Amino acid sequence: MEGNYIDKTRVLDIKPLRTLRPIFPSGNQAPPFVCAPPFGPFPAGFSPFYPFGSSQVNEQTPDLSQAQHQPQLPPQGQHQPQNLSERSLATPSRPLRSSNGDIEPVESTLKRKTPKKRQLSTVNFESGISVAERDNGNRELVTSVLMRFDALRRRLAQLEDAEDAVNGIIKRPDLKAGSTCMSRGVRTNTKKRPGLVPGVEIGDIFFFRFEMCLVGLHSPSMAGIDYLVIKGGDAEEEEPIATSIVSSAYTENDRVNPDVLVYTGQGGHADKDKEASDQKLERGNLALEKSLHRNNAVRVIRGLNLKEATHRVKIYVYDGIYEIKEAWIEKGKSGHDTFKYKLVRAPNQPPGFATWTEIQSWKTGKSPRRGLILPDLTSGVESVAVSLVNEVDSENGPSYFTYSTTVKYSMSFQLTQPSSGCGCGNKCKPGNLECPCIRKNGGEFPYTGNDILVSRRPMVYECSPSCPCLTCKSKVTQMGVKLRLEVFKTVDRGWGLRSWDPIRAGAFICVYAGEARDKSKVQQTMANDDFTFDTTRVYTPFKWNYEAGLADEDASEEVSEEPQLPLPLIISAKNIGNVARFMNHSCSPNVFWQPVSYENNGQLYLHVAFFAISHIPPKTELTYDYGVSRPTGAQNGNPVYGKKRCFCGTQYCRGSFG
DNA sequence: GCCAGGTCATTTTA
DNA sequence: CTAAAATGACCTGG
Repeated sequence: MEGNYIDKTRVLDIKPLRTLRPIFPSGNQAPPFVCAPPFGPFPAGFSPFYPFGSSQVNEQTPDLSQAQHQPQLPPQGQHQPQNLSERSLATPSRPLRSSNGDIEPVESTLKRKTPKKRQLSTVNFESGISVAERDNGNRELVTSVLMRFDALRRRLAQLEDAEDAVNGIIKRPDLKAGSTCMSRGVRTNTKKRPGLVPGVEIGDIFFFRFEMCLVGLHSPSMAGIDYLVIKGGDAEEEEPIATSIVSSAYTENDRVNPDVLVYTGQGGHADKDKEASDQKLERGNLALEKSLHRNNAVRVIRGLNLKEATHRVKIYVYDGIYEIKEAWIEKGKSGHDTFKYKLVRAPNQPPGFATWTEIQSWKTGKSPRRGLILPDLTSGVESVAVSLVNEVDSENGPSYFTYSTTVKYSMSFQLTQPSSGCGCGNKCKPGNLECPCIRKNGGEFPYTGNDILVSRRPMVYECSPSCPCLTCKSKVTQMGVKLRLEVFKTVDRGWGLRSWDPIRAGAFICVYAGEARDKSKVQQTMANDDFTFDTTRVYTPFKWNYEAGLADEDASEEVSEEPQLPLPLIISAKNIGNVARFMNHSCSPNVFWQPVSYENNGQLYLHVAFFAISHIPPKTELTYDYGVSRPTGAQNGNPVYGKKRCFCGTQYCRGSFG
């Protein structure tokens, strides 16, 4: 199973890159499970305060004695230093903070506009990740770090959208969220290593370079080659070896043979004020050269440019371990020397990049989808086809049902309320607090520009079909399924749902379509219907929103993100339904449901919409938590929930559901 | 309207 | 401390 490349890396004597110095005096006991250099966590009584973003703090030794008194929150019209001279007062004994505890901007404050309409500041915070966990991660931790990063990034993007485009405060939410996570210790696998990275799985996808930094897959925020310096076996000399590369070029050859990669070395690029030049055998190039001679394999991340329905997306796919086979120099486009490295994927690894080339060939019709029963089980009702596939046994389809994209309400489910569509023009502006639709969402636009849900909330209010804003970005769940989905036969759980397209965290998947039923009638007739969604069941709460270091004026108390509906909603998809009826249960799901409502003709329409919890690679089964009905009995004094045995097979499986 | 290519503002690490 | 980097968002011109 394990290739011998793993053994090779084990022999290496890897020098730790950094030593963790104790943050607290030895007498001062930190809680056992938490420690976050440079500042957090703080013993009781501390209330560390500094705005996110300033990486300068990293270099400073925290001055604990100074932090003994509670720093005050800066007042609204806080002091903004207008020149650089103030900062020059900063010394190690006086960290880069102004008297109100705010860290002063490092970049030229003269140039930078600081229109802080919203108070962005930090609050007491612990990453909850121990030093040991930060050194070596695991799956749970990696998932958690990525989710926290993206939740923060989405929130920052939302704030950015709400500002005037000219006055934007955060041009790169990915960088801001990334550096915040870095400085807060929301990261793992900080120790560089060749070979596999604990908790990161081959086939995992990423949407930003920073995501790979935070989980220790690839440290540099921009550079394509990551490497570390090791001591030679017997000699004193040190030399670099490569640990991972990000390959962003996609060539025709990749499609033909996805296991072979010809990688171009770094450097020599023409720049604004630099001419193209020969690449030199230094840094990453040298590391790859040394790795070749040592027979050291490297991790490979494939960067892909995808054309989605509306816009381009760049995605990174972790494709596992590659061996470096040869290196040579050739003349590049500008006629300068370029290093080339030929890498071949190590055998016996789960598919990563190959899945993408395979799907690409299905989409373009270059090769047929194996096990295909129906090219589109919706018969054109959805704007994107949904394949029906069975690669497992001979069953040729699920039992008959009528495909519908929406919920059919009986009259009793229409709430009569005063209609209040918005008066916005072509589309609602995210920062427009006059818009009643935005106001219903607490003044926040629920989605980012590319239709990603920013945060879970008890209810999401979308603009209604009767709002005049035709191109409004808040009608995400009304626009139907955008992903290329397939219904497939699972090994032990009947039919399931998965996607050919990558799905990013917060992306809309589908609504739960079917017939809305009256709660009182349902209880008698349908005891255990496989195709019923019931909002009154008990759902395990979970935290998806994450705003560490981000405090709004009024965000002092935490708002629940759990669903809350004005009335129970029960939808049966037994006879009428959409793709959602095929989504299976998991105790560790990758999809969650979110109540969504909008008004039309004076009536309130309630919907159950599904969104991705985390990034989901193609061909990964989509699952959500079915929740449990109220306890059905007790066994050995323990309540028994549900009757169905759960086959989700995840670490935290509760054993049953339903 | 699409894209290729340029520009700009940022970050981490060696 | 400074330089380097196959970034990512945005803008322009064909």
